[in-house]
Amino acid sequence: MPELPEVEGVVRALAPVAKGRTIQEVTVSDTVIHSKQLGKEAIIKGITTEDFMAEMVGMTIMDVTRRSKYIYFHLQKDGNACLLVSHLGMTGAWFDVNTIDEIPELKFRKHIHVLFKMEDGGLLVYSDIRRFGEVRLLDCEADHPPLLKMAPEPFEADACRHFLEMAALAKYARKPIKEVIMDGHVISGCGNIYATEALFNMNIHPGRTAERISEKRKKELFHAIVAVLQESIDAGGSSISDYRNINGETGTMQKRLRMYGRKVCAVCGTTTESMKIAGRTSVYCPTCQK
DNA sequence: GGGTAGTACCGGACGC
DNA sequence: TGCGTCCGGTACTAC
Repeated sequence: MPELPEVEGVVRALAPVAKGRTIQEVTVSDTVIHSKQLGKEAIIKGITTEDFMAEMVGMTIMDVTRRSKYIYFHLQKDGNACLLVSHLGMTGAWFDVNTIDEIPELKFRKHIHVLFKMEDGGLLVYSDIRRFGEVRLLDCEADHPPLLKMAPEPFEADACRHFLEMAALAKYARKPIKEVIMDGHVISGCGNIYATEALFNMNIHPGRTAERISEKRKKELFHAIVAVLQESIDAGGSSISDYRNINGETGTMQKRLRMYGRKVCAVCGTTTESMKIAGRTSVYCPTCQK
């Protein structure tokens, strides 16, 4: 399940190998073509499959960057710049390979949905098992308003102030803190795994409402989130189920997680409990987290 | 018009 | 073995 650290890992690996390369040919899976024919927005969003394929041919990748959990491919064709925005959803992955056989696992080879053949003969492949991910071709960021509404990057100086201001709004104040910190308008890139870890590290119960946490504790919580995101980036991300980097390698952060997916609290040995918050399973220690 | 609830997008894991 | 149910990040629609 890729969150910010995993996406950062993909971008760091992808940028140096993708920059300067030009797309010669585009293939889209029959599954996506069929879904699009049925009127579904499967993976390729906001454009027909035919138009997508036609537009992408001849595009040169100028850079690859990250914004929250989105990958931005900065493209150029005939002197015009545009943006290919990709979200990995639950099970999406990009691979930079010479042949499909180089993709290390069958489950990823089986679910290739977008394949760019580059002018140098290499392949840039988007695979997505559950098809929750997306690929969106835009003229610029402003063409997809949700991108403009995202909170600042958590590592930016402004992010903590933004978090505190948002969390104080009436619409967030009475919500469980876990729901608040997983909202991309409040903090960018903090999903279930890292929200769970940060709350555990701070001894805060995930169901506690935002208004019942002091400003000082909220500030500390913000820094705990940033710390766990940074730790995970340094560890190559958490490979829970289907995250792989562009070479098919897994990260090691999952070995360092102290609460997510745990049956027993790593600190006090109490059996962990779980509750649903905003539709997601939230694991916590009933002894340590109040 | 803002907030909220429901729904769409899915294959695989898991329990019975 | 086969069936039913659950899981989840984001965007969009309906109310």
